[in-house]
Amino acid sequence: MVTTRNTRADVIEAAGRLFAERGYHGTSMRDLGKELGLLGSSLYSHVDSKQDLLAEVVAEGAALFDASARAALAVEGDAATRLHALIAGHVAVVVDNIDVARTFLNEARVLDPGHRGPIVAARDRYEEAFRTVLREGRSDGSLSADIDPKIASIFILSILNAVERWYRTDGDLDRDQLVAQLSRFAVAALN
Amino acid sequence: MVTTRNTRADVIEAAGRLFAERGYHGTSMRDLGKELGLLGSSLYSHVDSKQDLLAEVVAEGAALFDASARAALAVEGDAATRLHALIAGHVAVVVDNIDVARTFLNEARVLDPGHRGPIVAARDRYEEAFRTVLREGRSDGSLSADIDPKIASIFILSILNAVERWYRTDGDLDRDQLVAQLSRFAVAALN
DNA sequence: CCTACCGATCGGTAGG
DNA sequence: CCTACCGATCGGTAGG
Repeated sequence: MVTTRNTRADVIEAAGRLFAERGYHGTSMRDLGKELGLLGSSLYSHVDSKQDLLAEVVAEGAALFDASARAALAVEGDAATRLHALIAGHVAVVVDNIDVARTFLNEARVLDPGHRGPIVAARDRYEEAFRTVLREGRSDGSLSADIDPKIASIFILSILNAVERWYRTDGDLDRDQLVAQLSRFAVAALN
Repeated sequence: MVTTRNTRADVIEAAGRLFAERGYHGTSMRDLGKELGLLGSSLYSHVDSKQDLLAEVVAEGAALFDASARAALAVEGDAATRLHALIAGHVAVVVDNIDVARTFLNEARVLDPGHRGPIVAARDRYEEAFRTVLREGRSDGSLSADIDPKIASIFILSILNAVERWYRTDGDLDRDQLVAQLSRFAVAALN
């Protein structure tokens, strides 16, 4: 059995895992060290502070959701097609990066003011992508509800953001079925 | 200015406020004491432990949501009417008891195993109320979607549970308008 | 990455 | 509700 030294990336990954499971304040640097097989104090050769670690994980989450939204907005077709892409992209981010996604969604509020700004901006951009698609849907007729796009996007994002709270990859609902159900529900609500 | 001694109820209320704002692990007994104008150690004449305090707040939240669901299920009329009552009741609990609701929704996971059981049960009962109404809606035709009631109730609850995260009583959307939008969205999704 | 620490803060208690 | 504590744990540092 080969035991290698941990990299900075290992540390950040383990931090995401613990922050997602126990929360930032519920995780100590000694807990994190134990997770990696070293002492809490040894972590400081990889990172400057505990906040630094949170900032890294949350920034990673922001980047993933942002990339997903950019890709979805670039999809050709009607607005309903792009809404489907936004939904599928969100589920992909959550399922493939569960710890990062959970930390981004639940622990960003614990960021100190210096780190919070860009994250709030990213979140706003993400929500704006949904609003854009809903507005387009009203124009092209593919999502013709008379509901306010701002409110509707909050509702749809509420459903998507909650996926991490209940969805289990080992349950009976597979990932494509989840996306289909989400998409059907959203499109039905907007017609 | 008359300064009166704090009651146990005062302590629990302040705890709900801080747990909602900063989380359980982000709140120290000294923080809570400061909020009430006394020392952290003085709180122990009102409660046995910090966990005890969390358990009280969360139990209060569970009772409020439970009462709301019981009342909504007893409403006469078709299932769509009862779904509207469930939604209005949920919004009422959240708006009128914001700190208790937030603590119930976000901090229950921090409860120690001994206190967690009844809360998980209450949450299941609450979700079951939604499933019941959605099933009834399929029978009486007032909510005739072909979507699985289990999934649909998770989606609707996701939207409702997120209200606490974005809704502000001092914004342009008043409480009745919020309920109307929620109800319209949910009913549209289920038709 | 460890040894050996630091001062600060934590939840909680004894006794009034 | 305060005084006066307790042992444990916290984030973090110096030096190797």
